[in-house]
Amino acid sequence: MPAKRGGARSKRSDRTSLQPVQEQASEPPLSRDRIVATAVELLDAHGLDGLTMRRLADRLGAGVMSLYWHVDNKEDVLDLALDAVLDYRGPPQSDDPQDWRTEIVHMLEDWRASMLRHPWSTSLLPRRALGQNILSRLERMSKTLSRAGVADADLNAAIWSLWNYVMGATITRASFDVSDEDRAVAQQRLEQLSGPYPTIGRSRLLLDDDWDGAFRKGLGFLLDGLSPK
Amino acid sequence: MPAKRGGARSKRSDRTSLQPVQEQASEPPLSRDRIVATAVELLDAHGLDGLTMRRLADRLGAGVMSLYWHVDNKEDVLDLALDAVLDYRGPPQSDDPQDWRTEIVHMLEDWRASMLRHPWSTSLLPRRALGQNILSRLERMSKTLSRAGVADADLNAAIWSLWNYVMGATITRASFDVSDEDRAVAQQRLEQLSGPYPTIGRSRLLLDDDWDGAFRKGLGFLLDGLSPK
DNA sequence: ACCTGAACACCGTTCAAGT
DNA sequence: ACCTGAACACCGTTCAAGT
Repeated sequence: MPAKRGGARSKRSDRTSLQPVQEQASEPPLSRDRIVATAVELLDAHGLDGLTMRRLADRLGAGVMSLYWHVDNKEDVLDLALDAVLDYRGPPQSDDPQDWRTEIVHMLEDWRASMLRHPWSTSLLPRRALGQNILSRLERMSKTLSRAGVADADLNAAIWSLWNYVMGATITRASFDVSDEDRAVAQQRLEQLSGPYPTIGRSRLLLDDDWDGAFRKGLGFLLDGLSPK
Repeated sequence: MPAKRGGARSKRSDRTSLQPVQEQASEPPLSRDRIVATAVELLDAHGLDGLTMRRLADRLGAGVMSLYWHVDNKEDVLDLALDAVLDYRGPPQSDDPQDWRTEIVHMLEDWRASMLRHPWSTSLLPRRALGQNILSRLERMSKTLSRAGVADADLNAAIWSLWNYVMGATITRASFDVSDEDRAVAQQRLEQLSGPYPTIGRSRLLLDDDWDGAFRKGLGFLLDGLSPK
């Protein structure tokens, strides 16, 4: 068996030039947008390790080095892929103006959901965090809190505390999702021993899988704490 | 110049056997503990990318494959390195029993500090989170909150919310520390435009560098919110 | 029981060319 | 302007040996 890689790809198109050109078929030209879109596909399908420049090029039907015309390097691809996944369409358009708490909760739940739809994004954040999509989310939050009456002196701390909470919750959720067995094993060990860790063994801390409920409840605590009195 | 790698290491010891054997000099035998300790050194010095099995072996004066006798693979090394860095010695021993809030705050600040002393650990957490050091921290927190009067039904949510907060804050802090210029550039752009992001531009959100203060203040909000009424 | 080098199947990226 | 293959300097790990 010959050793050529990717030998399955046929050398020449089997459509003859008699047919009118059809947009959909055979590779469209390489472009930054196509590269990013395909990178997201690859990341969704195979995770962070699954994205290599070689595979990316392969899937685009191009040589590896062709990518480098459109993109600086692999880091660049990751930055672009992350940004592509984090836009916020805003709260549901309704006629009655919303409670500030409802608005904040909606925004943060959407934030979390966007990231969990692409779990690899949690490993990239917050390192590449200051793209415009993130900034506009922060701006929105700031405005809402300010309107709600949070003192200027408390504003930044309030924003960062919400940010910290969402980041921690989301990153945790994504990583524990990958290893549910680990969690179960750990909890089992806890309950058996019940010597060193009686309290969290009893409360079944590691088995509680109502992630969404826990997220909302904890967020409630935080919002209670930072509500203007 | 000959191409041999690591040619600087002399082939034979220059101490003769006339001298009594001294513990310190010339490589001690390979061991799991030595491997982990050296891995932590390497990680502290060069970050996550700086740790390769080849470099690790090199620094230990051994062949690469010798490591694999003591350790399963690179993942294993990372797990062990993380665990080695996360133990908690407990609150300062004092005679007056502490307020539960003081105790929680101390524990979480220590947690954060331990991780920030080894910034690479923030990229590894919380994926490898359920080692015994982490579990004992959770246990301690659980006990303290329970003693403080947090209702059983709220206990798990309270613990996870504190966990989320610490994780988010620490990971954020570590990653923004690396790229202070980025933050400054972003803030500058914000203030210049002042169109799209007027609120966070004005509040200097991205320039506020009192990280410790913000951490404590936000933690205060959260603790206010989950304090039993 | 402990350590080793050669070899395998990969990486990202530089470079000098092709059209 | 856009795309390419060959080559470089790396990776982690398998395997078959050595002591």
